[in-house]
Amino acid sequence: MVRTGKASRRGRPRDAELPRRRREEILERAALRFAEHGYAATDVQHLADDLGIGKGTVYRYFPSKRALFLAATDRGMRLLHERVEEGSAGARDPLEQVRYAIRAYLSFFDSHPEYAELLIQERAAFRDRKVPTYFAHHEARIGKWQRLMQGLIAAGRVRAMPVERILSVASDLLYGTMLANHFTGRRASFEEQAESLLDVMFHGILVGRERARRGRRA
Amino acid sequence: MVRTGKASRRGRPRDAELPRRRREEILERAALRFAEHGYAATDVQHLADDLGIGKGTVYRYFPSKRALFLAATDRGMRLLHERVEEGSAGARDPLEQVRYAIRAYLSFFDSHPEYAELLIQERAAFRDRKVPTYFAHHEARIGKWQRLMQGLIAAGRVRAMPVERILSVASDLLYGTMLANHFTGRRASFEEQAESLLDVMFHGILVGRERARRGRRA
Amino acid sequence: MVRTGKASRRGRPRDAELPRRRREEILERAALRFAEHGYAATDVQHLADDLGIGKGTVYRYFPSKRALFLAATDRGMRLLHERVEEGSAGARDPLEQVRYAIRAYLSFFDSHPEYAELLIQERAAFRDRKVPTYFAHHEARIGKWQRLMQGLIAAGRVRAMPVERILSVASDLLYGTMLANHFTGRRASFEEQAESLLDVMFHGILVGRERARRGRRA
Amino acid sequence: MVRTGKASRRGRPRDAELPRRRREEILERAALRFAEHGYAATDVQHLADDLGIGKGTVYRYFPSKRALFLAATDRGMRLLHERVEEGSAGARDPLEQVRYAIRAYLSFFDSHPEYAELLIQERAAFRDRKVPTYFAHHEARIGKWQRLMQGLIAAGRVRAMPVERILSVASDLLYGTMLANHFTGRRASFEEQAESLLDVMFHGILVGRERARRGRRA
DNA sequence: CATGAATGAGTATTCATTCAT
DNA sequence: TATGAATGAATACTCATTCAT
Repeated sequence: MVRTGKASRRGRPRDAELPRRRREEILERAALRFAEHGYAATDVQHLADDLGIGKGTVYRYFPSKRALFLAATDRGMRLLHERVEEGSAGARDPLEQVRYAIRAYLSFFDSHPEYAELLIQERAAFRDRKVPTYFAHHEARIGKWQRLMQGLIAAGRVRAMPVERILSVASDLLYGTMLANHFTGRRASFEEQAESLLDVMFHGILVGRERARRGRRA
Repeated sequence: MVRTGKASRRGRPRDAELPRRRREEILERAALRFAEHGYAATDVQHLADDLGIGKGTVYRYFPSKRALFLAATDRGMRLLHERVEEGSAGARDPLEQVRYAIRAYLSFFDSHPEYAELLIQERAAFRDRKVPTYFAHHEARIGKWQRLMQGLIAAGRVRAMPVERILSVASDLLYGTMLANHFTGRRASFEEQAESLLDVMFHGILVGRERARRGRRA
Repeated sequence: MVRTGKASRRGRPRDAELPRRRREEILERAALRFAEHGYAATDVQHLADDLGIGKGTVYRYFPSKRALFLAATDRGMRLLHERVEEGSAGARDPLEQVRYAIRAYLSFFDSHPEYAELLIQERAAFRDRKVPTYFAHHEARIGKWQRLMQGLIAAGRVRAMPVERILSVASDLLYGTMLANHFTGRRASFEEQAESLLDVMFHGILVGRERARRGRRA
Repeated sequence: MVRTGKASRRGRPRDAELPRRRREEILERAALRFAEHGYAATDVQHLADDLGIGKGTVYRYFPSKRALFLAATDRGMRLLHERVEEGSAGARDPLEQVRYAIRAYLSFFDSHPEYAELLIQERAAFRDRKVPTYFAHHEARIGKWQRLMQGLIAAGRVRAMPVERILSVASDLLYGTMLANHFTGRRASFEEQAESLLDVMFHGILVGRERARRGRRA
């Protein structure tokens, strides 16, 4: 109590990190609860109980349940892209970068299925949002992969075709795989799944002769 | 008085067709409203007003809001599969059947985006359902396509690879495309999309030389 | 259809009794259902199903659920008083008439507990009724017993005391016994109960010496 | 800052007395409203308006309308028994204790007719309850009076007869009197009623000669 | 800063009654 | 006369948010 005035750096150091950590704790727990019970059925009171803090405290960190949910979802998407970046960073060859990115994507949702759930809950609860969090992040990241594909086409390694086609097919395939995994409880390892995807994406399913025949037609 | 014909016994006779027609009307309108407002925000009263019938009448046909929703979703999936059957029935060549089925699938959701929405709403509102309606129908229909693919492989037109791989990739790609279309408001025509999908699925994105190189590696 | 006009006594004899019988059937079944489920929880539809008739038919016999309930209750009270009359009619001696009346009363509710229940339901559901059915009937019948008691006092067999006192105590005792039996599921035979009541009512519980002592005081 | 006294830790401190008082207030008002309108017709919203609090606040204190009703009824029975205890405690002589207990019982319902109504409402609304509140309390209190009667018989002041007989007759008489008072709007003062009951209970209605005659028979 | 008591808007469902046939 | 399809009024309870302490 003494010297409260001048005590600047001395005395009990305000833990400037505490708020940040608590915020993260809340978001992490919220993601799990929202995913487990759904948005509407998740009670802020119960979340607070879970965290061992007061309900009012949750509201000190987030202005509303909605904001809390969206922050949790957004955090999930940031984590996803960090993992994907890390994954693809390991490879030098562009095609290998693609491969590792896909593995990282599937791996992330494999270990964090709650974020798949949040994407669905978001859509169902907030019909008004113009751009769902997932696609907002997607848009922000897609440019890098467009350039990468462009390079591969220029290098004559990937067929000359619109990069948008490649990327939209790949994106939709990943998105569909992730959701279907979540909804059906599929058990295949993410490594196998990644190889399946890549096999079809890279080589197609037709044999050479059939490709040639159709090529003439198309 | 004798021989009244379809002589109803006592009391108000029933028009055996009316219930069927009214049921369909309710389901169709319900699908649109549930898709527009979301499950929770859809008031049965408003739906009834929309239809120009009493709320109690809705409950005569469906025991609960939940049952009504699920029936509407199920009807949507039945319509989807009818369209897909019709679409693929037009072609003789198996690969063309695949092509037409995919076009029909995308076309259906293009003209009935409400059913894409219902699939999401279902998941969000009924976390307890073991198998989502979409995948229940999917399971029931997949066998036909497995046999078709098997045939194509046997005929040497499709590469020798697990049919499960082909079908799961194709299914997830369609599912992801459909949802992404719905969520992002994509404008591409379903015909173009079908061709994009098929192009990648059938031929892969790599050039022959790259395929060969990777083939050696893999 | 021919001769409908003049066909008076000839032709198919209209069963003038049918409506009366059906009315009784409805009342009897209604009493049981109202007693079993309570007034509010008794569904007219279920009652009709029970009887194998249409719901509208019930409404042809009784203008409302309320009227049906009250008619069923009223019928019960009429049956009660018939039994009591029959019971007491067997004895010549007035005190024995009292005894048999009490036995008949308890016997009736023993075999028809549903009417005890209806009395409660009536009160709970129809707060507005000025005089409950039970007490309306009671009022109409009490005169006879007043005269009987008057005679017994005049004959010097019953103590000189206000007959109202005797009758209100006796009435309340019977009423309380009947309800308590119903609510607590008491198992004593109605014969024993009648004897217990009469023993106390007739002789009091005090020994002669104590009566004398208190008599001086009172 | 030090020694804040009852130093509440963090957050809004609670007035430990307030909840208790508010609970009582709610129960008292609820008893009156439930009695006035009946259980079903009593709207929790109106009760809250009456009390000048929010509906949600009522639900903070009682988990359901049913629980609120039962708590109000239970409180009434506790009040009843307190009055009876107080009443009988004033007398030394056991017979006088009986007399004062009966006066207190009738007096209580005379000033609190709402509790007579609650007993009826309880039965009508909660058919499922195994033991109605009234009889549950009754059971818990009856032992004392059994011992008292036993003593009076042993002392030769009350006739040798089963104490159960005495107590069940007395109980049913009180119960019937209380309910009949309530249902018929009887106006007699509770003092007079008590004397009437006791006169009959203690002395019986027969004259000595008749008692003797019947005694020989019975 | 943290807390949790207080609030009140919002909604699915039942069932008595009507009346066309 | 008998029926049952259609109707719509009526009501408990939850939970996000606020704000006094």
